[in-house]
Amino acid sequence: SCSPDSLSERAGLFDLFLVDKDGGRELVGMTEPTGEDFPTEESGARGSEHRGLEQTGGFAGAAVRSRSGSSGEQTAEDDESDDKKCKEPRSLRLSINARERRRMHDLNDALDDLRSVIPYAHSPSVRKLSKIATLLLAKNYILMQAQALDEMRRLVAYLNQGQSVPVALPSAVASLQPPLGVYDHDEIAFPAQHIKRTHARWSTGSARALHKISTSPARWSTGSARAPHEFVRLPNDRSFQTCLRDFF
DNA sequence: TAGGCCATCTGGTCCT
DNA sequence: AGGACCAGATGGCCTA
Repeated sequence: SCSPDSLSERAGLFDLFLVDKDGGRELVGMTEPTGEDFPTEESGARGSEHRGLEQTGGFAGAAVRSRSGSSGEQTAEDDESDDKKCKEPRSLRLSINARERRRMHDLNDALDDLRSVIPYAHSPSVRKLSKIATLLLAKNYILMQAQALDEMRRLVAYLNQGQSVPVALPSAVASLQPPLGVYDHDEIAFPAQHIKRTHARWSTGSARALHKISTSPARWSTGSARAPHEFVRLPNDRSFQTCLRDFF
């Protein structure tokens, strides 16, 4: 289930802030409440660890069946492998397993740390981000921050030159694109709050206009009952960008 | 029930 | 030699 193909296919589901291609099937932090399906320290990962330790104790773990299981036939390599296994002291194997478990737990702890600093709904009613979703969201968040920083630098430059501020807005709109070569989607998405805050600085009228565009059914393509409340999705094409410029 | 996600075990490879 | 890292295999849990 984790072949490179399926991974890249899954990765394609995520746009800026993890929006899928076909209509906002699922957005980060917008999953429906599921009760107790988010793992806790006791019932989740650590609980699984307990399972594993039990397996270790009885040496009935799944991996014992690996490798030669695909063909069902014992090959020369398998014989050699079995020979190695016999030569490997059991205590050594157990310590290697424990070390690997510890390593994976450290990795998961780091992922938890990452989840805690990226923007999505940290709520008990929202499912924990998967590993792949965490990494993709973090990447996109970094890219978005870089864009914002760039825009701010440009704005400061304009201010220093004594030019009018609204000049910066069209470029801000134009910069709202997925990183070139990474995404191939016809839509972009970003937090509505971000838009409203940003655009309100320049013109409340423009902000209203943008809000109108973003909430118009003709402009939306979510077509879903689960349309996001906190995210605005806009077509990401030239004509729309031109349309936006007309507003500002 | 299929599919997604995860933890674990394992053997191979690389690095110190 | 021993540890870190990696990827494949497998089974469990959960959700749609």
